[in-house]
Amino acid sequence: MQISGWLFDAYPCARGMVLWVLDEAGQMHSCTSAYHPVFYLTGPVQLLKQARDWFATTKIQLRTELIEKREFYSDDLVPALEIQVENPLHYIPLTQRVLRQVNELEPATCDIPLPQLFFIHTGMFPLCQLAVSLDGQGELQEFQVLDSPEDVNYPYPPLRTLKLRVEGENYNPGHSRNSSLIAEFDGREILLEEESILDEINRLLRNYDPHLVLTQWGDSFLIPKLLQLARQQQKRIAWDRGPQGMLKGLKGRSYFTYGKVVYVAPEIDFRGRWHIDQINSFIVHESGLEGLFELARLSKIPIQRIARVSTGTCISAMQLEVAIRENYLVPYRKHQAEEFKTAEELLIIDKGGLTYQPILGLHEDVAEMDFASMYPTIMTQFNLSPETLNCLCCPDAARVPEAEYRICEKRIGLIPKTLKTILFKRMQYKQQKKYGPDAVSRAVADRKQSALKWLLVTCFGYLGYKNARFGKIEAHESTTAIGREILLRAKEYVEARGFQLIHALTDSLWIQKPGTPAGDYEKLGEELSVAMGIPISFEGLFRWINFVPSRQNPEKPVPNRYFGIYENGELKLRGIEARRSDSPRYIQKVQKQMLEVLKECRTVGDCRQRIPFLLGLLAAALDQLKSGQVPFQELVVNRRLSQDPLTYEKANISAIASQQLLSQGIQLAPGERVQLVYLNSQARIPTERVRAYSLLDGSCSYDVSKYSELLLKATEALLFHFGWTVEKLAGTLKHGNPKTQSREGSWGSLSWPRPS
DNA sequence: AAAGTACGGGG
DNA sequence: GTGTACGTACTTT
Repeated sequence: MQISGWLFDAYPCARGMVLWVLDEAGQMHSCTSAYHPVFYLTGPVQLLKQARDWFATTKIQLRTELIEKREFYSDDLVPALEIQVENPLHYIPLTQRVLRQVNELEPATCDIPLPQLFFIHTGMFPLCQLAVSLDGQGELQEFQVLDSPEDVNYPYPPLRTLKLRVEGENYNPGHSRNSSLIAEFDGREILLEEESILDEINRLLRNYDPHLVLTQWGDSFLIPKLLQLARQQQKRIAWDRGPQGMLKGLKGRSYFTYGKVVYVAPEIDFRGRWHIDQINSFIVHESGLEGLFELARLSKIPIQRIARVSTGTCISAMQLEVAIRENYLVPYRKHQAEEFKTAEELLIIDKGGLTYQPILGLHEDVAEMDFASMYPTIMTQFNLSPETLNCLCCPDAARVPEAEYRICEKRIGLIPKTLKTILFKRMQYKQQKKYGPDAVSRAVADRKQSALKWLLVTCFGYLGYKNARFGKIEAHESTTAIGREILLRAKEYVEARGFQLIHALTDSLWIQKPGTPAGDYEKLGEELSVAMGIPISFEGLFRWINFVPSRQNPEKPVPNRYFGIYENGELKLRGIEARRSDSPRYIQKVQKQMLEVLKECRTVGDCRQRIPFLLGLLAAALDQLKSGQVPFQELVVNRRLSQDPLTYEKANISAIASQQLLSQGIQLAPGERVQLVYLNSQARIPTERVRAYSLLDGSCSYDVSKYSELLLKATEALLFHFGWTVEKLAGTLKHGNPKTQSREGSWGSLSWPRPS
């Protein structure tokens, strides 16, 4: 039998791998492919021979062979024992046992998930186009992969999608009393009745037969709840095609990444059908399904798995593949300790990106110039990789500035090789995003390029992690050292051409020269790219940009608190309330309302003229707060827990709200979010200060003065430059009649405009 | 005043 | 089965 279509899923079974193929007509086919995965041991030949004898005595069916493979760091050919396991289901137990037992031998290529190993071995990848021929038992005889992970214009399969979500606000439904389930499919939306919910879902699965069940809160709440209901009613839900799959565990994972704790709920996979929980997937959240598919194709991680992993795992998977393809042994875990450095050297090296202090206040006609993918480009162009830094083969190689490390001149590093593919694909997607034929294809290209952007960001961070498989702190330090050097040179270059530096941050410059047209900045970008050797682009010209001072010390600028308006009318906000995810929606709304007014101003003078109107907006918003008319949803503070609710030392709002939920039997893990409303922020008894959003009842009323204060602060952020502080705003509004400093001009008896 | 906790950045 | 920076804002004690 011949089948052609998209490779939908793959997972191990006793005879090899189960493959699911989705054809053009939307029909799903499964087959098995023989597969016998291998791993390696390295070390002295004598010991390898002993190990070979030991393997001969185990009951597990396998085949061993003494061969030679390349050692990753030295690039030398070394003796290795290849162990091929007959039954893939024996692979993990055996490698685990070997890992526990060996001490003088070094295991290699032994901890890579089997679907990935299979994909690398066969050249298949998730969603590749595949033609297979099967025998009568559904066993794969021949196959052909018809496209490549490097393609940028690949077709998607025709997917029937069933969306499931809980009605109402999109906060964790596990925090509140149950509400109704909504199913969306085929352009229809239906409310599932509670009494017949299991039958209705089974009917949907049978009749509509979705390929993808796309949920919100499916992993953490929705699917477990339905499975629990099914157990109670002794029914089965037909999520899986064929035999039922296994749950991956009951507890989620909390881990620390990029300065914060994240929580990933346990993965619930289906067989012959995908389950993707949008809420539980960083990649889907950031880059949509197209971003997810893009990363699955590149990293060769199956769809349901990749939906729950970090982009670090993706980039790591891609590096693994490059290493395996080039016949390297993949190190089990990092061998090397960080090379010795003196305290003085550490001080020089251990700095991140270069940060300047912006010139405080409002500036007109400021251009922003950004280096595109600065760190990945540096890593690629300077050949920065764990095995190229201070290699043994090039003692006289050129040195990295400041750090004085050497970079290999003989071998192109694993990291640059991996990055090259990504940078090239991303560049093409950015072109498609700009020049695509229609809005839909431009949006898809944007999601694909955004997924790749995250790979690039993580690739740099990953180099600096001490236990990364392919990490080396010296490569990380070299990247930032070169980055600082380049930014510094760029600064000097523009200053020499008469531009004033307003601000600079890692890979961006804000510069000013009155009367310079946008076209000149475009040209400057091109010149700079040539001079610096890495691409820098003109991001846009600000009509005006306002760098907000530090709250602790109003004399002091901070690098990441500013707002401005580009020539094209687009706003750019950083660090202010409207941009922060923990600001209540009401505060965000009012600040955005004010920004919408400022957006229409072409000059600083125009901004000043609009101040009375902004004060009117503020007064109206304060009145509305005072009247008690603002709905609770608008006042919710959304926070991410950094730890277990019971381990908090201080009674801060996150601790209080999460403990309130705990007392109702709702357990939150580190990294999960909690929603709360201020009730009486000054209360002596902590639990009276705030209330978890899902526990609010009719007796509650919000803390007017707390929210008023937040509004005043949000207004101050916008108007500080014009002399309006929280105190002055409060004083002025209390008297109902704005008193202004003489230097601001007077509009004493102007009536307040009240927005409708 | 010191210490605890949380957020942004990347596009 | 990830990839634990770093500076600022704000709160609690």
